[in-house]
Amino acid sequence: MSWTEHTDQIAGLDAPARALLDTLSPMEVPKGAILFCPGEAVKGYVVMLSGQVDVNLIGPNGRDILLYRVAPGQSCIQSTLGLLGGDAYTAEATAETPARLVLIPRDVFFALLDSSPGFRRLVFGAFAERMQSMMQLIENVSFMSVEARLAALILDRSGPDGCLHMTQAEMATAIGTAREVISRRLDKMAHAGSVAHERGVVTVLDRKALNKIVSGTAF
Amino acid sequence: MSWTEHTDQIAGLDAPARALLDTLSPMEVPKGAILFCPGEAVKGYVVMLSGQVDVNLIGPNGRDILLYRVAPGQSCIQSTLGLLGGDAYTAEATAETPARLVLIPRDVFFALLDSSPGFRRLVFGAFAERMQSMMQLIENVSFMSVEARLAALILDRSGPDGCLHMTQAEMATAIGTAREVISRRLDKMAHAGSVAHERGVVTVLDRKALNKIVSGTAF
DNA sequence: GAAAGGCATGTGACGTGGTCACATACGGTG
DNA sequence: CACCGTATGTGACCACGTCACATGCCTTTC
Repeated sequence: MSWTEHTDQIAGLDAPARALLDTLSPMEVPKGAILFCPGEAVKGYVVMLSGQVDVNLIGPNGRDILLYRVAPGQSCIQSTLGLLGGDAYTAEATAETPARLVLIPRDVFFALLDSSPGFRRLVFGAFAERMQSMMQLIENVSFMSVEARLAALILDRSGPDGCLHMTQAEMATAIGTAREVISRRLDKMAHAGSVAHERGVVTVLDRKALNKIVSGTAF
Repeated sequence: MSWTEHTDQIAGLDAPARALLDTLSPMEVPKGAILFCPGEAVKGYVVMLSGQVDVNLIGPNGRDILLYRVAPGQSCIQSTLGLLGGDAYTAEATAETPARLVLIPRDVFFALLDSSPGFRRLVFGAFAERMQSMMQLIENVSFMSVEARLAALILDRSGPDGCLHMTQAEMATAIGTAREVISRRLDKMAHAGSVAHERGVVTVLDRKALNKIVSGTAF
């Protein structure tokens, strides 16, 4: 698949912007690669073409929490932050799957911002979306119980077969808690019959019960 | 002081944008007024001219947490979110002092965004800044102890005389915890000799000790 | 100026959550 | 099979959030 085909995926982009972007070559990163880490300087604006990148905040004691996930067509806001505010990264981005992305250099980014309404909308939209989800995250972390967050996670990441393939450590990161807590909560939920779990897999048994847990402690 | 004088406070604004903004009339809001609340539709882009507005996220059980404070010359990002993403407010903004602000209607906002590089920079800059502080907030809430957050609050909100005029309930909101916890922590800090406290006032006694608490649990 | 009501604060009990220090258990590899 | 790295289970302990009150201080109102 060519890079030009990929620019088509970026919605609402006008022809001049597209032409400019097509002069840049995409970049392949393998699964597990770290795109940037705290303290690193900002190289440009990053747009994902394919794959899945997770952005995490890292705590002093090694605990980390998932800030947001970047899907194809979206951009990584961290880079925008750096470009606009001049600050360095404060989070770490990891490729969860092999990924393909374009890095728009600083000057090209600003040129596009001035010349292309479509590009502006893209950037602004991405910004607004991230901000929303960030506020959602704050809301969840500060007002929802671990049990509710875990139930929500299981519901929306499990496949149609009701299976969720994640280790407890990954789940802990995703909802911002410690692994041990996940272990105990899963036990409790399994005991109540709402899920089953074994090494690396959680299976939904009672979707209704989980929904109830989510809404019970949330609002 | 005229409204036109106020637009001068907004840094980096170009002449055409300024001219357009000067056609809008500013708005006065009294102390304690609620500028918007969760679920309300977005009326436009808001720029503060004077005063102090706090934006809080409200939890189901009445607990709330300070997302950010809007100072003169800054804009309230919540409104931008709504304008760009179409979503309604999810937080509540309260005037902590009497405030004066302009509301830029939706269409004017978009016109400015397309026509004025200066306005774009203003909006983008505000966005980036808020996003940064939002990530900082997540970091603090999830990785710092209550004691460290409290010490930090006392240090950076207390006047040159070392006095901080806030009730325990306000402090609790500011750092995202419960009032009772503040009560106990203040007692502990007072016992250790680092602060003194009475109804509505906390006084810094040992700045070094407080700094140590902040950095001790943070990084 | 005394009574009343509203805030601000102090306190104990209790459950949840995070951390530490381990003990298993499971899966692949040589 | 023995070994090793990773995933998971568990108990102890402390920090924090919540609930239910008890004071205590200040202002309003007769």
